[in-house]
Amino acid sequence: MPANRQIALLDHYRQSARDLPWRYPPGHDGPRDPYRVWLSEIMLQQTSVATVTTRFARFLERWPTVEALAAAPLDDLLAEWAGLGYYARARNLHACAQAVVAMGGFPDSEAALRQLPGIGDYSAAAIAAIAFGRPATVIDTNVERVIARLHALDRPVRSDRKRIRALADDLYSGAPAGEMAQALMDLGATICRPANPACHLCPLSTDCAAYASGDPASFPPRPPKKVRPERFGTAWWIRRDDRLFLVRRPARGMLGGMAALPGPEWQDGAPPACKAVSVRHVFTHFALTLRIEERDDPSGLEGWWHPLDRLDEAGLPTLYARAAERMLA
DNA sequence: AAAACGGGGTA
DNA sequence: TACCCAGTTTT
Repeated sequence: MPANRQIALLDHYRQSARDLPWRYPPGHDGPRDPYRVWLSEIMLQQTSVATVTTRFARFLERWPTVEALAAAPLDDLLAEWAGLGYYARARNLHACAQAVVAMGGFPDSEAALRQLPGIGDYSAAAIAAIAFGRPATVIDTNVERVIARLHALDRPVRSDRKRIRALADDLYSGAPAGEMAQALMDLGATICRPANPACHLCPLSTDCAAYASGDPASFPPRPPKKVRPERFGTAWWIRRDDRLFLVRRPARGMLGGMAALPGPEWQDGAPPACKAVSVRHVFTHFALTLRIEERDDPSGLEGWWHPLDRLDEAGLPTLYARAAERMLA
């Protein structure tokens, strides 16, 4: 009997929906642009609403349509994406735009969307539901957490996906999927937060097993944390007059396809003690200490000279932007 | 099933 | 610090 939960959730959403640049407000009845929905969903993959909010409008202004994006050089797209991380998203975004244009427009089914590059289970369901009004069970980490708490699931999410899926199917059943999805994501972001959930504001608290337990924040249980390995490397600062020598990283792997300072591959292990200028950068699965070494000869390297006063336009990912910042300080 | 894949925000 | 975020792809 999900009807009561659905009504409580949708009522609350209609009163308190966040006003987000890519969002159609609850009750919106006009046409929807699947390009905007798709772009926002890709940007929001593992990236917070606050971060995306500052980038979404600029991106959309530069490429207002999927046709415009498909026609853009990949390097321009990567430079625009710089600082957002997970750069495979930008490469997939470009490939997806070209596929969509070749198909004559976005497909409107979850299954067809799922076949496109960069669109996995979550995004296919979200786009089908939000852009096309299709029924779909949209499950992101917010939905997983809300469901784990509603039912006081005491296994880590990773090992309880089947049960969460079944409970989510039931929760969405018969309701407008796009509104349900956004209602659940707002709830997860503002009330049913990972830490310090605001249960006194929650429209579902009287129906929540984790709330009844007295310790809602303990659901779902977190898997044990793992140690973060160390790596180190060197970047070459090759400056000639007012220009800096930059290279493009290999298309695959870390920072794939991005502009960068040249240098050898990074090595495993703790950095050797050294007084040279270095920057430390923590990635998801390792921490890097990058030593910066001045050179005056780029021979043997494939790259280009970039004006130092326009380095902000070079599209450097944060690691190299910080290294340059340090050298210019 | 697990690892790779970034970066910014927050307590 | 450590954790978290509208996940996807590869191994």
